[in-house]
Amino acid sequence: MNELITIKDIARICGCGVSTVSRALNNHPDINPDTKKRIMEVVEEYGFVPNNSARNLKITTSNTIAVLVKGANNPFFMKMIGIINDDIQARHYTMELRHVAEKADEVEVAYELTKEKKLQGIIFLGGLSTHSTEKLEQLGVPFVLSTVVMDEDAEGAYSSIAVDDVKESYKLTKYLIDKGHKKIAFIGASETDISIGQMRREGYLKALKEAGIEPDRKLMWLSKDGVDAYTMENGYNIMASKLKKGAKPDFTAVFAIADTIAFGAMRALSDAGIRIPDDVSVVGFDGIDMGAFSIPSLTTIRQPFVKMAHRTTQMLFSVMSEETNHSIITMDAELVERESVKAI
Amino acid sequence: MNELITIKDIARICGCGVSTVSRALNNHPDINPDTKKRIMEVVEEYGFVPNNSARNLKITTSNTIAVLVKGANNPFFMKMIGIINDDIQARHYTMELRHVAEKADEVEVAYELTKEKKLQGIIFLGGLSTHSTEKLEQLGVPFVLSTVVMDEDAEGAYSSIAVDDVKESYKLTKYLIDKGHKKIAFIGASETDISIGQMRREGYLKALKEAGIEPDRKLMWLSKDGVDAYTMENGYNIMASKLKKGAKPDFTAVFAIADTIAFGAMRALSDAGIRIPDDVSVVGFDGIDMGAFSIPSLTTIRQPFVKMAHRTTQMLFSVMSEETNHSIITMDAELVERESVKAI
DNA sequence: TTGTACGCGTTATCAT
DNA sequence: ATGATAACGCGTACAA
Repeated sequence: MNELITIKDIARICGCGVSTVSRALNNHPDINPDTKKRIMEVVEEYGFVPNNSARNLKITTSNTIAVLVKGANNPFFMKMIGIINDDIQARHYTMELRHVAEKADEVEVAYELTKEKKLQGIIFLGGLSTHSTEKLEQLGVPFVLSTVVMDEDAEGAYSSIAVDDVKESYKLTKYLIDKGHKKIAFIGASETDISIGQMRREGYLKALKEAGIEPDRKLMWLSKDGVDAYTMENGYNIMASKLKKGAKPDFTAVFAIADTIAFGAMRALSDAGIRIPDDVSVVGFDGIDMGAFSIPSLTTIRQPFVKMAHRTTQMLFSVMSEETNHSIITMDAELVERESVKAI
Repeated sequence: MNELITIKDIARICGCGVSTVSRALNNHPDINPDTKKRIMEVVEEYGFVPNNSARNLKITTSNTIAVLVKGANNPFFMKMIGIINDDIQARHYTMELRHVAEKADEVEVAYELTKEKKLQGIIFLGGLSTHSTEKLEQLGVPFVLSTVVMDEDAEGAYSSIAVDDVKESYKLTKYLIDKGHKKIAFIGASETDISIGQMRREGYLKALKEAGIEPDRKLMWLSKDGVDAYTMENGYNIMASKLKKGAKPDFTAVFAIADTIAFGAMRALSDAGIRIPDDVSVVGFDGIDMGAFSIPSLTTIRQPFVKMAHRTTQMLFSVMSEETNHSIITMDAELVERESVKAI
């Protein structure tokens, strides 16, 4: 029974005009408390809910901030979203969360949403590796890029906040080197992956070179095109394919560009009878919860998602009030030492 | 620059009427290919995007199916959503995905969405433990409940699809008993959790009783109110608090109502120097990916998310075409034997 | 304090 | 094949 009850019906039932009903619904000041109460009762009784489409069409402004997330499965983002939501509500705004498909163009989605609702601001979480400057400018709404990889030439054009993947990756590799490791295998994304996968490889290579270690192509394992690189399964398959039966591995440490990959690799090592960290050390990247509970627990780079979330909303509101110019904030990640690394 | 360009502007620029532009945009048959091409060029040039609110307001029907998910962080749901999306697109429909907050009322969200868009159907994924029949009836749109716990009295009123948590929980407990375990600890949700936590406890108790084992209150560990029960951290804390220093544990197996909880518990056992499965066996519930890669890998009940996803869309379309009555489908879950259990 | 009437941007109807 | 125009449901200026 799709009884399309509208504001007109409510007005008719209450014996008043539609504007009075509208006023009651939107907490307008100029309304008699009694009539308001009467109207709200009828609204309750009939379960009337205003049509959002019609409302968005008429409304001139709203306290809505959109959060566009690319990579919804990332548990890391889930936590950030929770914090951002709290921050937004604390400022008496409403968060409109939208997950954008991996292959979709988030700027396009943002543009459509901007026309549909009257947004005050937008937060892009992840994605945007190949964004065009002009399309972002066209939005006409303040926005902040959070946890996205920036094009070099785009620096200064927008406000963004992220960790420096190259630097953190360098830090982690250097840590392994300082522990005496020289033969450090690397499990990365595919050749064509132009986002974080590439930057983390850069940091790895930089640390090796700085230590005078010649990078060994045979120890740099990239994922196949088409497969999701950031999975345990992928980590397992890559590691398993590199282990020669019965022979000792020709590396003493493994750097996986994601914790998930590291878990898969650890399992493959374990299956081959290789002990961690006694025979081979393993490190990951991201700092997901599991790393603290796995056996052995995982040494990794932990992204400061709490701080990043706070700074993101903070920056957006700053941009919205035109208090600040566009700025790029780089946050430090933390090297978490646990059980999966041994000095040699 | 928020240039609000509308369909009127496009019409003016093209020197034609708005209806012609609308026809071009919506792939109407009655339009000259040349004019259509010309219009689309202008649309491209100006980056015009139709206002969705206005569109939803006017539109009489759409090929949209909404999927409302409660518990977005659940990786289990993420996979199901992907499959459901493919199924929906294969039938030339569009999926509208909405994550509903843990504390929000999903039926209310559904109702608002129904008024806003012209939905053809709705899929509820998770949640709805305390739903009221009348509110669901009021929707006026075909819907299917997937992976939700049903009230007993609501059976037959809607179409739903889920695993039988009591039965699967019973199966898993019986498996432990068959392996010779008699002192089986249970890590569950809080006392007030009326959803799956309670049903899985029922199955556990049923298996014990059937085997003539008196349930030991001291081995049934419920989570504190207020904390998220389904986390590794919670599993760790509960297990750690139950282990007496230096003493052998007074149980030989542990049944955690979720894989995540099991991982936390395993880590706590490991920290106490207790070997798995040699000293204590551990089982989980859900069948998340990590269970195959953890060390040791986790014996668990794997929910058939692929099948469940397919059946869910299948059932929705069946209901939409009024081919079928409301029915409740219970799917069998699979007991996955891995390394965390040992016969004694 | 309340009601009337107009317009938001689009699609559907009807005429051409 | 195309254009003019009436809705869709709501908020709001303006009149009362």
